[in-house]
Amino acid sequence: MLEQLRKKFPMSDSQFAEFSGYLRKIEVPAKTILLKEGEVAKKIFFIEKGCVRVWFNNDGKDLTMQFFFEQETVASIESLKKGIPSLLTLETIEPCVIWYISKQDLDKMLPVLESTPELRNVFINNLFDRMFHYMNHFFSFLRDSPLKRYQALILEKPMVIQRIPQHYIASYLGVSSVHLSRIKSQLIREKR
Amino acid sequence: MLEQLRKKFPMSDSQFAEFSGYLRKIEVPAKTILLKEGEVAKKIFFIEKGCVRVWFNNDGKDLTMQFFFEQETVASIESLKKGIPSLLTLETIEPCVIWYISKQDLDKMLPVLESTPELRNVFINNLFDRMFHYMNHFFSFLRDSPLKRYQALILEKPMVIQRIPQHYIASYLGVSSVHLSRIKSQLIREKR
DNA sequence: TTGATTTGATAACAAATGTTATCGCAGTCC
DNA sequence: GGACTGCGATAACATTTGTTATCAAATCAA
Repeated sequence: MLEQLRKKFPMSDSQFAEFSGYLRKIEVPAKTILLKEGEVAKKIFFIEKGCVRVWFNNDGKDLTMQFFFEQETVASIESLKKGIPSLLTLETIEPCVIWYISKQDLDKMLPVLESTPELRNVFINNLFDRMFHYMNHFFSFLRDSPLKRYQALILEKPMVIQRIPQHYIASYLGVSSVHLSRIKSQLIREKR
Repeated sequence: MLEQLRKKFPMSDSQFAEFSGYLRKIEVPAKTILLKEGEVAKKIFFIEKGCVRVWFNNDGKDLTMQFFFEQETVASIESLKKGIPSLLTLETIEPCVIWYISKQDLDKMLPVLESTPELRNVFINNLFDRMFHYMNHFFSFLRDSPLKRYQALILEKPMVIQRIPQHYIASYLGVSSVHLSRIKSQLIREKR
């Protein structure tokens, strides 16, 4: 895991040593809440093993925003940045091995960010990518039927289909689990 | 307009003089296409007067992403940044007075961005805000009924209700124009 | 293994939303 | 003034999707 992070962040060895000194590793079972809706985010998580679901509650129904897998970084960015209560819950789906750094420690790295243009670019590019990701995900809601979104998911993120329980996938696609079942059986019928 | 931009960007007078030297002002009628889907974006626009609709085409139907009004900045960011064909069309809805700067000229300002931490922060914060904006807009699609989204629009962006033709509002809300009519008449009936 | 819980499929019905067609109104152009 | 056009309302009907209930299969814990 450390090597992965080392590759991701262009900084000197001593700077990375400081960074990795702040990292903590935890192993947690499935259904562990890493951050609860309403709490203020204080950590950024790096997933070594397992997967995490990001969701929020809407009158009892839960709506899934995103899934994260190995080597991905997950946090409630808005809560972390603004210090406001998180709209989102972060919850493990599988047993996970997760590294995290606290916001407090991360802030100690800010001078490094300020003084390293390359690192800054990595950071800014990540921001852009995340924004484009949300825009494109949003596009697909405007543009495509649930059936098309499901087919796209099969092609683009097969890991989601393989590892995530179906009712979470339904809530990620914005349909009821009953309707996702209909979509699947429709696909099966069409194949024949 | 220049004063507005001056306030927005923390840089020295001479730097701003360079920047404003790159700006061009145009006056265009309603329904002018500023950037067409499929073209590579080469400009960033600042709206002095009027409003602009950002939309994309999906089998003939057009889907509205966002509206921009006075003092706002509009561009196809993904196209501009990556140099790829734009997914979006930018089109005026009213007669407009618009300033723009070309990407080419803007790139000449990059050293200023690199060397001015304050300006960089403005830039990064804008990125964050835009991302949070898209996320929240997306949230509202998952969470709220079209009726609720329309009511929120009335409260939060009355300018849209007042100045934008209703079928564009419908496409922005993700419903057919017929259904938006239904929603409005439902609201009127409920008031009585 | 057994019992409990989770997950997924299906049916029947209800609600939401889209589609098509028609009408009327207001603005605009000649 | 008259014809045309764009916009919005409405009705009738079709389609999509949600809801509730039930059952079966899979998974998990004791």
